[in-house]
Amino acid sequence: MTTPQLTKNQSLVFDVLEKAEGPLSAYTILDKLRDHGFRAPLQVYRALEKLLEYGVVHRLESINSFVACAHPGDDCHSHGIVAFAICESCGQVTEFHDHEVDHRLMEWVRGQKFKPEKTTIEIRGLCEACAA
Amino acid sequence: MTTPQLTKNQSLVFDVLEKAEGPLSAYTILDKLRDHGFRAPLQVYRALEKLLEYGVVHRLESINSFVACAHPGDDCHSHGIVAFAICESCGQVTEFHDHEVDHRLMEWVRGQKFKPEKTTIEIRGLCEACAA
DNA sequence: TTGCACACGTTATAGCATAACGCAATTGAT
DNA sequence: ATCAATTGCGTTATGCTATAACGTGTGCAA
Repeated sequence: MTTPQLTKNQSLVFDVLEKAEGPLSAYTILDKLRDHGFRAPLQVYRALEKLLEYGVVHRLESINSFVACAHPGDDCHSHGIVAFAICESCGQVTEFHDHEVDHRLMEWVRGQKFKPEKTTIEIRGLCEACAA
Repeated sequence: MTTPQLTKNQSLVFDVLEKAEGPLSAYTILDKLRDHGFRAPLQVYRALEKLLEYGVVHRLESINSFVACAHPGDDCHSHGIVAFAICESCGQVTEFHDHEVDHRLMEWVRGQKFKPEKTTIEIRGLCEACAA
């Protein structure tokens, strides 16, 4: 999928996520955009919904937060399953892809005749700096 | 870790999860236990916290729900990373383990000097019956 | 022009999770 | 035996996450 021109709200939300050091919750995004006229959660959630659809933002299920995709300009959907390492101390998120992992999971799934729609892989722990 | 004797509340919560066909939210569990004297969410969450710690219950991050571990009597902690296939139509959950997937993820993590604490793998989609 | 699709704004509500207080029972060391 | 620490429990209150339902305006194609 190619990313269409973002609307005003979508751009605002995306910019906040891109400039952030780590993942943000929808309500944190809302607070950061109050000066730009945002008043209600739905304004954020609706923008996020589209950004997720376009693949330029990821949702981190295990911490109810959102991050900008780590592949600027690239099409995220082409990378297969995305996995995340999330530091529970500093919040830093590292995104990565592993073909072999994808392959194994999809093999298993195929054996079960299960039809996958969306796959989540999230590793929570401590990044190098915080583990020291 | 070996599972200690469960307390009354822990047993009640565990029994509800075991008898359930699929994953349950904490509030659904609460409702099912009102007849047994449960009145507040914390009674459920506190029991769940222990059951998760003992490894006899899993949390499904992507749907904010809980399931009994699929390995009766067995020690879940010995299976490495647990992965789940979750049917978005009927709610059925299949639990599985894949050593190769674990291995690849842990290899990557090691390369990053990231210290993993808890890993989530959840595949949402349609089970064989529902996809038909 | 009419009808449709889409983004947007607002209010209200639903659903998920924990903080903070206090009490009772258990355990284990002195 | 006694004291202190730990653990489970009950209750109230609160905070965080997400969506339902309604209405508005705009652009565009039939």
